This record gives sequence, C-alpha cells and structure tokens, in this order.
Amino acid sequence: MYSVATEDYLKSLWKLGPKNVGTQELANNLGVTPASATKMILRLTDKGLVNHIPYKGASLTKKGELEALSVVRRHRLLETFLSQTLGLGREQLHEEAEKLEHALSKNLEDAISEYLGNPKRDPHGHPIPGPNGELYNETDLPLSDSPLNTCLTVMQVPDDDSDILLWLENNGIHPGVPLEILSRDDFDGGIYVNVGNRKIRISSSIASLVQISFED
Amino acid sequence: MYSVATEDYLKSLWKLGPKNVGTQELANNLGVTPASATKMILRLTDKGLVNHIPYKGASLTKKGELEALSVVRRHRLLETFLSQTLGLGREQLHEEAEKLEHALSKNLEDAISEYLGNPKRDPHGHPIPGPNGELYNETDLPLSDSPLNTCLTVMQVPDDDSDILLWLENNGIHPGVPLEILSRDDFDGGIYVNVGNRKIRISSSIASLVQISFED
DNA sequence: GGTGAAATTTAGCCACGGCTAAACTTTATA
DNA sequence: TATAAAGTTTAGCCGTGGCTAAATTTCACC
Repeated sequence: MYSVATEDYLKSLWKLGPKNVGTQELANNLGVTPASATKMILRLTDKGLVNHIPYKGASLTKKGELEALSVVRRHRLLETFLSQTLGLGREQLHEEAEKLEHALSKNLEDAISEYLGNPKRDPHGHPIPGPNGELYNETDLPLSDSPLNTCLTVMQVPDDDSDILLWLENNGIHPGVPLEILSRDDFDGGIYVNVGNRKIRISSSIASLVQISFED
Repeated sequence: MYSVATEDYLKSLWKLGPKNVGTQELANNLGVTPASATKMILRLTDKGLVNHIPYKGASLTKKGELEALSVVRRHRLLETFLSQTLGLGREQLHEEAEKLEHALSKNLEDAISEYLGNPKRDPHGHPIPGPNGELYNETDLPLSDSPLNTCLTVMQVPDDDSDILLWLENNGIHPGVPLEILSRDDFDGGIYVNVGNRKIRISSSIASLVQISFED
C-alpha cells in the first residue's frame, strides 16, 4: 500500500511525537537532509497522513497515526517472532525487523500474531499495538526516576542501540528481571543497583532508557 | 545492495533462462511493458549482470546468475521457514516469500538456513541453492512423460499458482507422495493415476508441472 | 525592537523504474 | 522477394525520493 519511505516517515513521526516534530529532528532520525524531509512532509500532508504548519513542524493525523501503529505492530511482532523461532539476541532484532516490516502482508501479520499467542509486548518489553492500533495504557517508569530500596521489575529496554543492549544483557538486565536501586549519585544521576546478586553501576543516560514497574 | 526491481528482473531471467530471453517474455513475466523491460535490461547490462544482444534477447552473466541464485535461495528458505513455523499452506507460501525475499539480510538467511537444518528442498520440492549458488543436479522428471505401472514419488509441484496447488493438495498430491500412472489418454495426454488409494485424472497441462522420481 | 544565527522552505538537479507513442528490426507469409 | 505483422528499441513523459544551494522565516539575544 504505502511505500517504504512513507512508512519510515510515519514511524519516525510517531516515535518523535506526539508533539509537532521539527524538520531537522525528523531528518536526523531518518538519515536524510532537512530539504528532503520538507518535501516528503508536503507529500504526506497531501495524502492526509500528516498535519504540517510551515516553519513550526509536522504531526500525524489520525489516519497517519493508525498507519504508523500498523508499522510499529509489524515491527514488534517480527522482533518477537524472530526471537522465539530463531533465538536471535535482542541486539539483532531491531535491524532485521526494520527491513522486514515493510514486506509483511496482513495475512502474515495475523498468522504471526496468532502463532505467538497475540503477545502484548515484544522482547524489549515494548507494547505491541493491536490489529486496529490499540495501544494499552503505559504505566512503566524510567529506572532513572525510581525510588531506592524498592522491589522493581525491568519492563523495557531500548531496541535500537546494539551496544547498549549488549551491555545491559551482559549485566543481566532485560525485561522480567527483578532489581533494586541501592543508591543514587547526586552529581551525575548514576545509580547503583542490585540485580541478579550483583551490584552494578548504571549511568544516568542508560538508566533513563530502561523502564521498570513496581509489580513483580 | 540491489533494488527490489533489479532482484525481480534477475530472478525472472533466471527462471526463463538459461536461453536468451525475449523482451516481451520477460516483460510479461514481470507485469511491465516491453519498453520498461528494455530500459531495465540496458541498466542491468551496464552493471555487468546481464548480456544483451539487441533484438535477440538477454541472459544472465555469471555475476547476474549468482545474484539470481541468491534471491532464489532466500525465496525458498523463506517458504520453508514459513511452512515449518507458521504452518502456512503450500498455496500461500510463494506470494509471501516474493515480498520478504528482498528484505532478508545475509545474517537472517544464515540463521534461517541453520534453524531448518540447511534444507535441500523447499515445501514445493524445489531445490534450494547453497549459500554460494550451488544447485545440485536435477534428476526429477515431469509426471507427464513418466511410464505407466511404475512406482513413482512426487518430487516437485509448482509454487506460483494457488489454484493448481489447491487442486493438487485436495487430491493428495504433494512432494513425498507415492503415485502410479494407470493409463494415458492418447488424445489429450491426460493421465489416470493411483494416489492415496484413489484413482484420479490429471490433465496433461498439470501433469507437465509435477515432477517425479523413481526412487521411493 | 533590531540583528544575526538557526531552522525551514524553495528551486532545481539527479537516478530509478514505470508509462505511451513512435521508430526501427526481424520474421513470416504471400 | 516484397510486405505485413510481430517484436524490440528509442524518445519523451511522469512520480518518487534523494541531493545542494539559495531564499525565507523564526528565534534568541543585545
């Protein structure tokens, strides 16, 4: 239906939204020049997928958001499928799904979802939109903002940075793992956590990318 | 590396070859006009993938053939993978693999091949080229040319015609099935076969698309 | 409130891969 | 062998989605 480029633009706008996304920010995210992004935004606006206020930024229309969620659904189902069947490491999933998502038919999407038991989260813990774009309420919180000495459970890790993912994996941090913050460095926001009977330090920047919940 | 269109042209030239393929035949196979095919053939010739003799036809260079075999390998591995994991029917596999084959990385190709135990045939019985384009010797024969009253085994069925595949499936004909030709209609080449304790008639045109072997 | 920097858009270019219409080759047939 | 038909190529168009360079707008700061 929509081209690879169109799906990529919608996905980026969704990821960077729901605020009005600047041309430069969008262009950086997609690896194109701002001029290319402007031109494409105009085309997507013509198609009713994007709202554009010149010099102010772009955001998805309802139609565009539904299409973006469809791409995200395909992406996350594929990550889950490749993880379950082939046993790919979390750090490999994103790159592969990024390509396959554009070639997945509705039929195959349905078959994969059913095969997996209609999962609600992918291997990074990210919620998988439903077939009609339903996204359940997000209640996970950044590890960086979480209280000390409380039983936490890792719920989400980033999906698009292999290095960070490998580091987290090597330190036993992935969705489902229980964890407790022991102390927080007031200068740089780094935290010391207890995870899997080991005490490790997590930098503020990484801790802000890990989401946790209080239930266990 | 190569575009979707380039991979599709190479695949068609491989399927229709190894003879010099006419522009019209190629264009029909791809669903484009002859003029488009000519233009693309010239581009592929520039890239060293195709040999082109004006007004006589086009064929793959060694480089083009290797690339075509890589696409065919991805296609057939994907068909096997989707069949094994999701249990898709043989009549659904081709269409899905046709899209995914262009988005499959070398890494994923390797992972799927290993997961499947480096299979030599896909669910339609078609040989799967090796990672370097190796294609083992083809010894299967068309059912239409096979002798009467001999123990035969179905080895290959077509992959790209859902209707024929469904008909064959409904009559219990797929790779691995033993079968015997009882008689042949001299007028139209139709044959009567014994398969799975049933006697059915197979038209000449369909019988020419089914490959068998004598071993069982 | 003006001014310079930063962000954004426009203008104009390109390659890709389609298309139609017209020209040109080849082949088949009278 | 001439000629018509069939097949092929060329010419020229279009949309997509990149790019650079230049123009324009916004914003932050004096």
